[in-house]
Amino acid sequence: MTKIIKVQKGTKDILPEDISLWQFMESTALDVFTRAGYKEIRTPIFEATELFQRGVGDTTDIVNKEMYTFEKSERSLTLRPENTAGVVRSYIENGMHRLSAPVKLWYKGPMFRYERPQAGRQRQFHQVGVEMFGVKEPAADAEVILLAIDFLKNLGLPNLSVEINTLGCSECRKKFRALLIETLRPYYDALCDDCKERFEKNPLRLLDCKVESCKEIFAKPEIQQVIQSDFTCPDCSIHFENLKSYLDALGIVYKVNKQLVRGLDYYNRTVFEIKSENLGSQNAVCGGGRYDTLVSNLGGEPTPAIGWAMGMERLASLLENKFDDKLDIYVVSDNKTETLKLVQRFRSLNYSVDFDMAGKKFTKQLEKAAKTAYFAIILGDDEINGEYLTLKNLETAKQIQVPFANIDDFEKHMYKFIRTNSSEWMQSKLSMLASGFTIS
RNA sequence: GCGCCUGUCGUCAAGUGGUUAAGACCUCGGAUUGUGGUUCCGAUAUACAUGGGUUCGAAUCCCAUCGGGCGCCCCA
Repeated sequence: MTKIIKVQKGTKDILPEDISLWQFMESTALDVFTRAGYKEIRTPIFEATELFQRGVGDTTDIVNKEMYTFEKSERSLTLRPENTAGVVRSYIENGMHRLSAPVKLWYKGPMFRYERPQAGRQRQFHQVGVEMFGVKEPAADAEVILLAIDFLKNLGLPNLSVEINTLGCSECRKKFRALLIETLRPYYDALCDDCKERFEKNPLRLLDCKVESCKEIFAKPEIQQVIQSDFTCPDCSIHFENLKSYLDALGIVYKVNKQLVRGLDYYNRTVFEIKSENLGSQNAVCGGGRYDTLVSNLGGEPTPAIGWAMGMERLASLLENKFDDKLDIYVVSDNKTETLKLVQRFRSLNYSVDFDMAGKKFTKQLEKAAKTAYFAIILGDDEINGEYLTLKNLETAKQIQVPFANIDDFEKHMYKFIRTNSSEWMQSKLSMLASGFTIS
């Protein structure tokens, strides 16, 4: 037996039966982001490995153990694990700092991370995201968060919980880090192995630990005091306070989560996450934040920036596939020549039309029509001889005869009529139209 | 990388040591040579993941391998 090749672990086909949902997400993204003045950018799926090492940060798990890296012609290349680094690279390379600020970009596409797949996590997954360059003021933070919520609303997900936090600037963080290390040092031996490592490399990430024993330590009053303390400098505080007041004014409900630390090294000041309770343990739909130093770290002019990304598979699992893919019309006929001519004509008028090519019997054709279309056009010998076609509403079983001579007129009326999904509306339109024709 | 669960037709799914391994859906055909989605009949499929072992006998018990799922870590 010939071996069947299967999809690779952590990858999935997006099948025709689900594609409407994906097209809906994509068209909604285009619509919402365009309205907010964002332009789409498409960057390559692989980049120089160094881009991610410097961009995402080489202390991160993403770079340390999750990248698909390969060598080709003595270059080290990596399948993008996220797209901010790529967009920033393109921003710098194409001199976009000379464009009038802000530069607002959005993207969608596949990302790759080598991880154990589980609910809400694949090795190839899709993100849609936005990046805004050139505005350091908190109004940008508010706009970007508003945009995320606006997008989710347009998808039909209005009530997800928003969490925000501020990481402060590098100065603030230095202070905080020192204080945290100092306070935590007595408990060092009790920390889990991961935390011991974080303790040295990236103490901020300690707060993310989910090991119970570590959580208990972090719950201690003196440590909570440090975590909850306001370590931000006046500028960062004002920035965060302004953001909160904007969000309040927008009526956006959020929670300040002091323990929210994004796992990518480039974030500063504002970070945020949008979560759902219906996703299993991978509950973040959206994550993002401000990254004011990334552009200069990658060799560009110092440019403040902020953005977020959403996982499209996670969005899809929250969305119900309520889209039906029915055709407008299925032509039932034994006369292929006339059928083809009719199909051509109706398709050119923007109807979706299909027909039988295999020479199946009338009843089978009609059965197929009933399964796949709203309307059947019946074109038999009687019709052809009498120079009319029979239009059958497959929901109501009503049919009307339309003389060929009237087809132009019919098409004009039928366009809206057929495009709607409301069967009541269809019926009323049908009877209206039928007044000019014979009902059989 | 570590834990737990799980592999029977395209899909869902009975079967827990002896069965011709059910059934349903899907697909196709017929009843119905011009009226469907209801009904009835029929057809199609190399279905027990693979390799060992235990046993007179294994889809069923054991081991390994490989898939799938979930959780930890991390993230979208």
